Amino acid sequence: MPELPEVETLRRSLARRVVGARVIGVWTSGLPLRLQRPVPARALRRASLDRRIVAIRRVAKYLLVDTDAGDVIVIHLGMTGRVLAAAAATPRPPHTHVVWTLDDGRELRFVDPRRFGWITAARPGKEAELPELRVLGAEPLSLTVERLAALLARTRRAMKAFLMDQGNIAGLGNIYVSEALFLAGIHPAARADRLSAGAVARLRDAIVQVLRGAIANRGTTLRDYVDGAGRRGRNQFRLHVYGREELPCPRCGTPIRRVVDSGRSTFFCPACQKR
DNA sequence: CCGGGCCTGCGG
DNA sequence: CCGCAGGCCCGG
Repeated sequence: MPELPEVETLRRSLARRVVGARVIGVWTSGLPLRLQRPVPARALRRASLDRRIVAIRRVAKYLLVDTDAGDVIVIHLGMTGRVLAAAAATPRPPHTHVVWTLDDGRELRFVDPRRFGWITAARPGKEAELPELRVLGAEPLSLTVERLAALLARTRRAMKAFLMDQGNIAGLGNIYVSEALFLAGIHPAARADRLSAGAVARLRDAIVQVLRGAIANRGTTLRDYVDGAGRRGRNQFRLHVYGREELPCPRCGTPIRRVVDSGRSTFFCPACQKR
């Protein structure tokens, strides 16, 4: 579910709520998450028990929780993952898989019905060496036109696939790829290495604009996404093409089209977006 | 590159 | 009942 803007919104909401709190208990459900991998309960406990939370960071779609001993908890939300800071007295939602009890009467809860999420602990300063993080490409919010052009030049893939690949640019997902390609006027099937210089520049601007706008709107809540306080985003009311099959293109009125490749929907305007 | 799989839930 | 879902991995 969550792409970069949702994880960033979550990061900000959690930072205000749990930074400074001390972890006085760690509980895990015992159910495995992504790829049947068990939650590393011992490592999580060693990394966070009796430690203070000192910062919350984001890398692409990953949420990183820093502790005062330097250990880092690394969380990926998959499709339906949530991280909620809630009063310990409130009932834990169904599908709660990890709970950090805090010294201020609250709990930090990782909840994930589909269990496509992932969580681990890393030793101080070693989180960037995790295989999952090491393969990530450029941070899109600081992407330069030159860097984007270099990435595009080295592949012959379709633009949709290029932008979905976290090894190129890390943080876009199904929603924001459709949105960025629309804003840039680029067809999702266009070949990456055949964009004009003007199209590359438009794409960079479109990526930044789409992500910044979504963050300003506190993320897109289609169904599951909420921030650390359980609040929904409102960027779903600002989408141009995603989820808008058959509805008129906001620019030219042509009906938006939906195509499916590799099992994922892509939305675009057949008139505005050229190969 | 594609299809399938991992899971659960929801809406038509 | 079926199709679909914001992510990612794997095998062919």
